[in-house]
Amino acid sequence: MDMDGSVSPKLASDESEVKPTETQASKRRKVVERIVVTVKVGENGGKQKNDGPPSDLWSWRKYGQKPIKGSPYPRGYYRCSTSKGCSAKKQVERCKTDASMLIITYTSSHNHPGPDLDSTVVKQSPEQPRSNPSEDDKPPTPKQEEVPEVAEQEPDEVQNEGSKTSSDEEASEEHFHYLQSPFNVIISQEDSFIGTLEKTHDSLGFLLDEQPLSCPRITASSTPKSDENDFFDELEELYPYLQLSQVS
DNA sequence: CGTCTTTGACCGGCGC
DNA sequence: GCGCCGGTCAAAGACG
Repeated sequence: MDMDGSVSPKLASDESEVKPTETQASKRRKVVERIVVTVKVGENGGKQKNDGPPSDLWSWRKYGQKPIKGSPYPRGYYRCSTSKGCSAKKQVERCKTDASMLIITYTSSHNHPGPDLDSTVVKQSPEQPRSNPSEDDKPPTPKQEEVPEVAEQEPDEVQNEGSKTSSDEEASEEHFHYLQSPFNVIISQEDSFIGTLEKTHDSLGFLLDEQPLSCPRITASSTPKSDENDFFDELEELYPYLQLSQVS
């Protein structure tokens, strides 16, 4: 009956029902949060078959690939294969101007704890979705243990050539967060239609050595009329993931 | 044998 | 109303 859990034809409304203030105007159309992570993989020489594992700790199953208009590279659609009921999705696309730049767009969230992280304390229920019908489906918090940083920091200071002046950081609509990683990782939270403001991709070129100094940056961008408090919640979740982003 | 990748087709939404 | 674009599903094949 329902044990199969086959919710394919029924489109089970995601669990993103954290925003009751939704006006019945646009149901759950594009309300889904979209996290765009730009990862700059340090290509070694150019030709390299090692450009694929820049993902998180979860397993992703590719379920489609389509060429995007305006980009010479196709976009891959991945789904979380760690859990069958996980609606987390990921889109991997290559920059049209920088083949070494990967644009990963995360959608939805995972409904299950991390993968297997360690192999000792991982005794949590592999599947224990929301237990709080009142609050957002807050996962059990994937403990972000120390990542075996090999200190392989790539000496490629090849900053973005399109850094622009980036002097107009007033754009409170777009949030760019710099993530410490072997390469440059930029997280930008894009919402659906935010006012009539058109999306202006401003890449902020920051040279992060180490040290989460991005703290002040976050507090400053969330003060405005922002209303997506959950957005941070989600970001926090991404933090641990990005840390795992390693492309050798 | 099970899992994942790959390719094509189908569907929905939006723009014109 | 039609065309375009993006996104997803499904089946077959390849790989482990």
